[in-house]
Amino acid sequence: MSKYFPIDFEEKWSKQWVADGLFQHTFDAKDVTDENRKYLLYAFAYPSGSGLHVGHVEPLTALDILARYYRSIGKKVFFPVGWDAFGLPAENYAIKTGIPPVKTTKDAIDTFSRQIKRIGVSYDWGAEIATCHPGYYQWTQWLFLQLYKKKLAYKKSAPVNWCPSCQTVLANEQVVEGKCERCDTDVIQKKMEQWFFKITQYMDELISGLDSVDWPKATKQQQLNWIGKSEGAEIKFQISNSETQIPVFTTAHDTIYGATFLVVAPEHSLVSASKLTDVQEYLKSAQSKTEEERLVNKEKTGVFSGLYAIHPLTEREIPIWIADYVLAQYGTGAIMAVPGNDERDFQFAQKFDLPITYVAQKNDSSNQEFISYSKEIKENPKQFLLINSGEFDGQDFEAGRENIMKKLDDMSVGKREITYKLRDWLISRQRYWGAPIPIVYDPEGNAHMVKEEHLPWMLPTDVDFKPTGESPLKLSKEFNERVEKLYGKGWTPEYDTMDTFVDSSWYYLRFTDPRNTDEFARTEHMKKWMPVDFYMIGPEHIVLHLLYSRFFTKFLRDEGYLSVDEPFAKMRHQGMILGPDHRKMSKSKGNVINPDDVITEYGADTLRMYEMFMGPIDADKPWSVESVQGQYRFLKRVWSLFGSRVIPTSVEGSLDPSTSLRTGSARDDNEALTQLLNKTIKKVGDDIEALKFNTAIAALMEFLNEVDDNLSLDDAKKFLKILSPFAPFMTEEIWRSQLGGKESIHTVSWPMVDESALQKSTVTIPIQINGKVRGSINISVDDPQEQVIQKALTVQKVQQYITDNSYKKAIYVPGKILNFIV
RNA sequence: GGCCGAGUGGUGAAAUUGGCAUACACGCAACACUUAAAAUGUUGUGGGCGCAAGCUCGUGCGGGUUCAAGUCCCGCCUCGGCCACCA
Repeated sequence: MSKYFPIDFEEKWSKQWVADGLFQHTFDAKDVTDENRKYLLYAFAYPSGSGLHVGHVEPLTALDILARYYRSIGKKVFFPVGWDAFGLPAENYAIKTGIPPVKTTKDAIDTFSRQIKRIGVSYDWGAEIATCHPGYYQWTQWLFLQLYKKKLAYKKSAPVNWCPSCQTVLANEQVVEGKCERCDTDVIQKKMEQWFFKITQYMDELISGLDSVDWPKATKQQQLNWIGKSEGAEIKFQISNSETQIPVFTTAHDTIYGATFLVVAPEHSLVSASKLTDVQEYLKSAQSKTEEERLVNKEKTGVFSGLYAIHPLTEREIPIWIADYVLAQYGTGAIMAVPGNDERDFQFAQKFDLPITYVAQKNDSSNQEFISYSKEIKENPKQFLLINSGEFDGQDFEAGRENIMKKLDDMSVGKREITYKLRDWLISRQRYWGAPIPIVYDPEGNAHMVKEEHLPWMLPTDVDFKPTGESPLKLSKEFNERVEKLYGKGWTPEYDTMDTFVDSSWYYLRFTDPRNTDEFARTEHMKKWMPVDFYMIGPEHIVLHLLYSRFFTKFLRDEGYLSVDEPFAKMRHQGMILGPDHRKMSKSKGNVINPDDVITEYGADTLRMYEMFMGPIDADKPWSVESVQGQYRFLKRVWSLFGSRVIPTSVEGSLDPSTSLRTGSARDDNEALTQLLNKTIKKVGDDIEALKFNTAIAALMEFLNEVDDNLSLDDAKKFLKILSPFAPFMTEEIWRSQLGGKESIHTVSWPMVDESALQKSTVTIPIQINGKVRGSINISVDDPQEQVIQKALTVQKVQQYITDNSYKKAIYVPGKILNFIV
């Protein structure tokens, strides 16, 4: 037992804990209150075939430390595990190999489970769920039906993002810089009948709810940006020689006299029927343009529509242009162009030689020039005056803004308006490996809900995975026959499946009642555990998951199932673990660290401690192959101190706390060491609660550095206990086989801090002369200021700087510092 | 372009929120043990000057507040993340 070789006992304990059911069946725990419960949650993991990554180990270990710590101080901890198991990678793999996703997914889950158990995560495995199980997706479908009943799930024809490679529609969120998030192919636009969830119903509450949650500021800001609330005005422009009006949305209605033309999006209803050939051509080219071409090549393009509008205030005719820098989906899909104050309009006007009217002037200048509205006027409206604006000339923009709005309102051509960037959530996917949308169509093509007694609406297995542009479900014989049998001749199923974000946006509710076959979760269970007390999830791809989860939570609350407004009370993000070269790990860069290799060489305790020691949990941190050694050495020293010594026991076989650990001799009254231990117990506990795991480990190391031969057995047990959340295997091994522990170290209580041992009677404080440290003295904490000063003046170094005890001023911060000004 | 972060030794990072800058590690150097290496242990390790006690400079840059600034205020520079033709 002298050599530290962790692998045997680590594997033994990881299996033993699960076999003993040490952390299980927490979801039906009794006597749970808002005060004593801790619902700890790690982001729903997608079980990829490549297995656990070192980037998973960091948040998992952090949560596991919290779980073990909170259990030790008497909290009811709920720490469940599940799998976001539907999704494209498994299906793509099936297309390549023919192996059904259900098989590869099961294998991947097995691998992940084994690896997570191997690093000792104290999950409640009894509550394990997976979104691809019929017992789970039955309730995903049930949720769809509840939304459908409330008209919050609806079908409409819409231009959608289409990935030609994945052969599927993508949500806006899955399009990254014009490319498919999954396969990097250029995304094109296509018009299709799709199912949507009406998340826009909750827009304002999705904004205001952010005030009540403890989330990183940046995350809240990202949510706000995505929702994109913008206050402005809608102004109607009459088309010449026509009854038709074009409404435009603007946030700068006060520049309206500078509107020298209008621009509409290529998809705008006004122009789709145009007979002009150059318009037709432009529409065609705009449509075929990929998102990427649009973004990379920001050169303005456009075409004159042949139509004119009447400016409501000047009553002059202005031309209407078509250009793809105006987005159909935002605002009204049409703008009034003010080239004198808007960068984009200015570029467009220059390129197509359109007139520019300057309507703003800096109040100390007489120049007529371009002034950016968003950058300058909006910031300091009082510094700019209106010009070329009829009756409003000479007013500053603060007054002008009000007065012009009033005029537009009086004329009934403009009104205040709010627009949002957030649009309804497109959930249809023309893919196999997802939850089927529970809708059937009668022979006339009308949609009907699948009856609840037919849930789970099973995903058929007789399919070919090769994508054809339509859902693979269409070719399932069983699926089509099932519908005719259940609903009648000529009835057909909805062939699309749901976006996997639907599955993963309510899983935290299912966790509270994971085996329920009658309900998606009992209200009292959700009431018991919700909201999640602490959620740890990566900073990438969270905007949508969080918006969707919040949307479902608010919907289910309105339906009476749930009593919380927000699902996640506190949230933090783990940083990224970078490669040793300080770059993001990737196979192509060859800088990937495999956790299995680290475990084989050093053991899981070392891996856990190293990842916790690397730095602050939310910072990106580079891996260092050498630095792992530091944690390994520390654990070896703990091992040789505790593990290899024979511990004397008293006659009853229980441990004699008055025995010295290393020598077996009577305990020396080592006051300093006991004091340090108490300080360490307090610091480790405080640091864990503050998520400062790196400094908690540093404190543990500092204590060990001070340990000599005189650590009492009682103190040894306390030290081992506060180390146990970080290194659960080795501490368990020593506890059970060397210290005679009958029960697991992970079920005993956190040591009490002896507050009296923390109170220092004497302290050493630095003495400064003019702010520079020149010496130090030992004092009693409650010595009066005068006494401290007198003592300081006796120090020889101090006397070198202060002659005849004369100084201008002395500042004494009790127990901390003394500063003389000379 | 918008919104968030971050800049401290050779490296990862600490600093009780205004009170001894560089804790804890890694690395490096010397020594001990060894035939030797590994492992382990001991000591040292921000720059400059000095044999030394010590002095002095020092937290991206420039200013300011304060007895006291890595920390607060003003103005810059650099790097990273997310979003982005959103009217």
